[in-house]
Amino acid sequence: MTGERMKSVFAALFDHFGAQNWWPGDSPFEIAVGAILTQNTNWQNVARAIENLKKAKMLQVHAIDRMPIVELAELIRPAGYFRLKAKRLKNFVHWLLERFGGSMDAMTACSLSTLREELLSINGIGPETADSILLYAAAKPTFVVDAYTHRIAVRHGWIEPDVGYDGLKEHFESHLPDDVPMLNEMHALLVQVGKNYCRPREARCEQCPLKRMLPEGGPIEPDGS
DNA sequence: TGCCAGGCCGGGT
DNA sequence: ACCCGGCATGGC
Repeated sequence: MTGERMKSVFAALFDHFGAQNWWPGDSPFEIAVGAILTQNTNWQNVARAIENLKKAKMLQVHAIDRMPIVELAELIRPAGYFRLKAKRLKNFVHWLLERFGGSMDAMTACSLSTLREELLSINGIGPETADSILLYAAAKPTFVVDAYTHRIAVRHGWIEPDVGYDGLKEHFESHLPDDVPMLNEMHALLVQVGKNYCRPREARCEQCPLKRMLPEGGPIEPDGS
């Protein structure tokens, strides 16, 4: 993989799917909440949970901090893992209040490396959630890796199947410009490929915009089969 | 009807 | 340093 090749991948995806304009959210705080709620969960279910929070006027830092955890869990029930995620939302909000007085703007003024380290120290926020918050809520130049990214990269022979989160992140960042709109679009476009063409145990390569990038002999399965 | 969805944690090897 | 079970809802 080279920077030029990565550029042609981006061009093929952008040409096929168009601009994605992620993230669907009315505010940085809503985006951060969505990033936590969407852990291993369909976005449609997350949208319901966020809608419930809005209708209850609870999509605010102080509201989530003060609300009894059982009530919060009930509102976000459609997003799944609701007891777990209620706790995780409170953990994040508690950190945001302690560290930045509850202000996403104040958070955004802090450096990428410091924020990433601190976010990762919060229970319930792992690398993907941290990077999603950094890129989509705080507009920091970091690449977001997810299950789709891994599957697509392995099937096309860009990386070894056993590469970890940081290895995959480094692979993309080293071949992409250090540019927020680019990193934003690239991740969103890869999700589209994953949803439509690069599915678990079903590679629909015939219609995929990346079909000309496949290795000789077709896609490589992530599990080695 | 089982599989999947924009993961992460904690306990066990 | 990995490996695995648990967490939970809704759509196709």
